[in-house]
Amino acid sequence: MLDIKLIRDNPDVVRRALADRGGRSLPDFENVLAKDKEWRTAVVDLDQLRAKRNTNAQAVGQLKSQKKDATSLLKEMDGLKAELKEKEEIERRLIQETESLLLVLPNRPDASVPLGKTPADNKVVREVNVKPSFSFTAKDHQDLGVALGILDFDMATKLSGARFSLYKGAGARLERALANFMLDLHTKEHGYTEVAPPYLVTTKTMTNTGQLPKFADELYKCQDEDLYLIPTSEVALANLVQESVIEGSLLPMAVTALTPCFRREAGTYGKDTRGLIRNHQFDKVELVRFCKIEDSLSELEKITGHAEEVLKRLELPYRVLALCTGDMGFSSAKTYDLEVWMPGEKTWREISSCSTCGDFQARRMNFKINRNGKKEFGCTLNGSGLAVGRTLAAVLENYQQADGSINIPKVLQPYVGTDKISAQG
RNA sequence: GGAGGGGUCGCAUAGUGGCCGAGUGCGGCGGUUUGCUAAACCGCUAUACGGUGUAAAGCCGUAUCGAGGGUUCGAAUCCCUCCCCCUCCGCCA
Repeated sequence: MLDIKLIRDNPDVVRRALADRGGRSLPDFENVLAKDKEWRTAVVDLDQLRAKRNTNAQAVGQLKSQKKDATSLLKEMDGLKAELKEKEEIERRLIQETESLLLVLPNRPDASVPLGKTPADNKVVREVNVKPSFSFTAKDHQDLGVALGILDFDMATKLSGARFSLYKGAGARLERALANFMLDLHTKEHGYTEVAPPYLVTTKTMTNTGQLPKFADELYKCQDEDLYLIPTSEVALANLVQESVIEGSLLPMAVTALTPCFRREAGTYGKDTRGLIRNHQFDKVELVRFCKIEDSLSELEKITGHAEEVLKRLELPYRVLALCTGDMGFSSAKTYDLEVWMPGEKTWREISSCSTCGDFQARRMNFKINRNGKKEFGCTLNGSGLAVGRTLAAVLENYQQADGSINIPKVLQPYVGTDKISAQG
């Protein structure tokens, strides 16, 4: 959530920031400004009425205890009461309207974010590892996996419909191996604490991280209860500090979790329909960090580095993109995407997205830091470390052999228990 | 799912319509005392919002006793709805 005081005092700064992001939220922004002004007028009025009621009520009490007559005061209070009721309703409505508008305004981009409108305006920061070259025509991961008998999309479709996947045998084992490898790396070497959070969370929790109220379309919701399936464990992890004050000396804090992620992918029909790339359910190892606001950018470099380390050790070719102002997610102040090279598809695929949200989520969830008695909003960061399904797809495509078998990357061999996956009988 | 009990200022508790934004104890902070420490004693001890001011403070007002409504001149206290915790029963991995 944007700071209402900043909006009030420097509307041009915020207006500029929202315009940089594409300008779609500018009408809402102007409404916030207007509503807030209305609210402030209303609240001054209301507080005065309340003050009067309070002193009068006290006076009535005094008169009664002295057995004196209070009828004239009581009569005055009659009118006051009606007026109060009416104005309280107006104030309540105004604050609600302002709040709900404020909740749909996206974060402001950091000054270092490249200006731009579309993904074409994103900047490649670096490219790491060389793309493999094949003496044969590289297949994509779906063809490879199905032929090997380790992926079964037909069965997944029977069970659950389009955009679901099913891993079998060495495939399931490889999926689990990747997740374990990632978790071990982050917990043992990068200092993250592993968390096993709930996969179902409340409306409030979803609102805190920015999924709601604006992106309800993307979420699976339980029919009979106020619970949503998490689209990423970021939701559960970032909310670990909701409504809390953390000692500044304990920061930065880092948590990680392996969870399934559930996404409706509404409006993406016909896009990325093959394989593991865009599923309704996929596993992801998520990284979340909490820090002081001034460490926002340096922490972003750290978390991005932690995600990159997975790709480095798997020896997969990837590149790092600095997303432009127009392509960033709702809550983000600055985002790096990691894209892995997919030889079968001959394309770069997003495999991680690392963002600092500044104090945007902290304000929504009331996460504060105590610094020598002074309390201020904290900073939250999140990054995929990594999406497991897409990583598996990348391993299949990059490590494929002429005979359709898959060599297992060195670091994974202890986890998989073999150095090669061949067709299963 | 059924029955009952409970949620008050960091913690523990007091408080059944006005003297309660809220007492007491512990903890914490500051001070007196002291060679140092401890003890004792004294003082302080929430947050948010608005107005005013703006370097900061201050001052004024409002709100907050799990959340939201309501009753009342006046609500921590009475009523309604919801959330959470505990005990017992049922069910269950």
